[in-house]
Amino acid sequence: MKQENFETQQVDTKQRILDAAEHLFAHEGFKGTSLRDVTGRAGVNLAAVNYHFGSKEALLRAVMERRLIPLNQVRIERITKVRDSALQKGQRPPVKELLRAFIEPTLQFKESSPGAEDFVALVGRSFSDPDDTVRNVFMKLIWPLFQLIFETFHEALPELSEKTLLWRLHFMFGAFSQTMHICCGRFHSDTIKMPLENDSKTIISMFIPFITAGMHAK
Amino acid sequence: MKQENFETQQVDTKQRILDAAEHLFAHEGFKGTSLRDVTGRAGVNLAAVNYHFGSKEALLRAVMERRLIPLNQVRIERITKVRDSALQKGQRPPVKELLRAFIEPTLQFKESSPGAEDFVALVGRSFSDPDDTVRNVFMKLIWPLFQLIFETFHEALPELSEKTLLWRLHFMFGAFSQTMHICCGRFHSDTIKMPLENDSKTIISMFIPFITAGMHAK
DNA sequence: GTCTATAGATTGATAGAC
DNA sequence: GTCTATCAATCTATAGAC
Repeated sequence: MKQENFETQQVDTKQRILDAAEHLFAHEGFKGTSLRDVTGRAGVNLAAVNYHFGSKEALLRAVMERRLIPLNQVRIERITKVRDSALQKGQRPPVKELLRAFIEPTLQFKESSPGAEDFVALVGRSFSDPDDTVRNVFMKLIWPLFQLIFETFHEALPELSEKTLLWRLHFMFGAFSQTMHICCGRFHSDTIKMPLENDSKTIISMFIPFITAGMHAK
Repeated sequence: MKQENFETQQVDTKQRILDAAEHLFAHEGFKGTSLRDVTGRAGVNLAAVNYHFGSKEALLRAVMERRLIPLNQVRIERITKVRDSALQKGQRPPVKELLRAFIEPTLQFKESSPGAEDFVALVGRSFSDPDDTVRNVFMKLIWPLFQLIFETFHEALPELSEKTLLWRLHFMFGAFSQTMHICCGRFHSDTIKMPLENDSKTIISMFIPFITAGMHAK
């Protein structure tokens, strides 16, 4: 039993800071967001960030962990289920099902709450963020999922060399990252607007055939 | 006729600033790089940036234009050549050749000079940079190439709807961006190192079959 | 063209009252 | 836990001597 919530102010403030930081880190970048921006948007005092989290870097870590840990858990469960169910029948895991197990939870999650969409955009860029803090926090959280994906796709496509498989998974992640930006409206500039439907159904129906064909190439 | 170079100091300073900024923007990001970092690395005075370029944003523009304008010209020429040569024979442009015409100049360029590698990493991230300045400068320079690619792939794959083609090109650009990071050593974190060969020959032999299959999917 | 010096604003973080 | 006030460092940009 944790403490009763007769002091809801605390947890509220923490949540409000996390929500504001998530939105701003996604839209303005980690370096491009000041703690004043965060507390201003959250409607809390400037000092609250360092009181509740300790530092800007720790705040980023908290933003990442809050959503990425449960999301990764779902993705790992679904991929494992596809793998086990295939192995039980003495078959290879089907690439198409593995891809679905990877992207569907992300897309469902994206539509589950307004803030989640910001988070998805943030994660999509963390792959290649120039800031070491961002990349390190993200990589540490995503690494077990990466390993599982590599192993399972190796079972699905044993005829591919490790080198080839690694490159193809990189292409997949690159396409996926790009998609996460587009589907969160982060692929525009002042002069150029890209007209793209971005509902989950469309994305799945576009992504899976393209990547499946690429994975089976040659 | 421009002025004679009895005053080489000026052009030297400008080049040194451009080289330093290119490296730092690529490795630390635009927001993560201060003008002090740039002038420190270039070995010139802090005030020189604003004297020669006017502002940090104008410096970014100069860094982008210096290499991206000639690179895009080569890519446009090569894609146009593939397109014209096919149309002359009454055939569709082959997807494989279009992809080669798109990525080969980039990879050759990457190996042409040490600084070019930094530039390629910078461009690979500009797609999704959170900073409006970076995205706007980049998008304005890349837009004519995008349009040509869309038109030419539409001729190559007329059976695809515009919507499907646009999504597939996005997947291609995403995979390409990711590749540009990897091949410039920008896909690591403190704890995690990815062992990937990244010479041009390997990249071409990996990228083209994967994307070609994806483009022709279904 | 290059330099020093500095303006003027913003940053992350903290001390101490309540 | 929340607040005001502020420190110390940093930033872009510029003025003016040489």
